[in-house]
Amino acid sequence: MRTVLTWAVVLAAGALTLQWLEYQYLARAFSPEIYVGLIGTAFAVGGVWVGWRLSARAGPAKFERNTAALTSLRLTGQEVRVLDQLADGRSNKEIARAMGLSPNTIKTHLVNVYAKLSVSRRSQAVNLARDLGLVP
Amino acid sequence: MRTVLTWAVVLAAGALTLQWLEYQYLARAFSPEIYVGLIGTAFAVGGVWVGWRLSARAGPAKFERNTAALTSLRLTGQEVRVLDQLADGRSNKEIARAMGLSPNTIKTHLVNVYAKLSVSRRSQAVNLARDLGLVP
DNA sequence: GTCGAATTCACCCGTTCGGGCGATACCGCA
DNA sequence: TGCGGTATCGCCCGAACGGGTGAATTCGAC
Repeated sequence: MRTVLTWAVVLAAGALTLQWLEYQYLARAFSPEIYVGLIGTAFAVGGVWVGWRLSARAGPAKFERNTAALTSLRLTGQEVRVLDQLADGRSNKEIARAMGLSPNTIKTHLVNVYAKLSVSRRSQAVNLARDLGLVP
Repeated sequence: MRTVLTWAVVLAAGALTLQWLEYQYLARAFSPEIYVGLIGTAFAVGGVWVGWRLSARAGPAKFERNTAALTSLRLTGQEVRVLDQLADGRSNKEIARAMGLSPNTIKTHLVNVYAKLSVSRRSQAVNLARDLGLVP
């Protein structure tokens, strides 16, 4: 929040100088109302842009898979794919259909995932996977 | 992103009308440069604020329970408590012990939660509850 | 006092999940 | 060529879960 205010102040200071310098040239070209409107518009847009960039940077942004944890846990490709579906709350049968495999195979992958994550329930696997950044 | 631009346009439109209306009164009180500077500053700050609020949420962003969704879904106290335990990945039996109730009772609460959330699996309930801000 | 909502618990039944075991097949690397 | 890792699938069994029904209690509101 302090960053926002700082930026706003900086922007405002810039605005003052900028306008003092440019006012002479533009004031005659447009009527004062139009000119002031343009300035307001420009700085409103600029402000929105700055605020948007600021919080976009500060926010959680987009998901980046934690490949380090992935490899250190020795999770294989299929196991990660199954884990993704798991995190979406799908049943073994649904995962099997989605991946074109037998439910038995999904079960096998899941058992391996549980072992590698040291958990015993799918919900725990999902929670841990989220905490480790393995899934969105 | 489109939302940001929309807001910027709305803000700019507001700026035009506002300034046209107020210019008469303020223009004589201040020198034009100062006046324009004030306008620029005001709208830059306003813009930053809007942009900030738009993408919301900065910093650590601590959890705040969405009580609005909670009440609109008509989730009762016990149902919410069960939902919390559910989100932690606990089994019905564990939830029952933690709350000093029978597993049958937990099941009943869960069935009601599922119905109110329109889901059929606990994992889906947890995902939806998280998206709605019902649980951390 | 009656009504409704919330809470508690029970039983039955079918599905899903988890654990364990074994089997086949492919691929890369020693 | 054998060995380890990955992937695929099967079967069995017990635990956990989901769906349905029913019922008792409490408690606030009408």
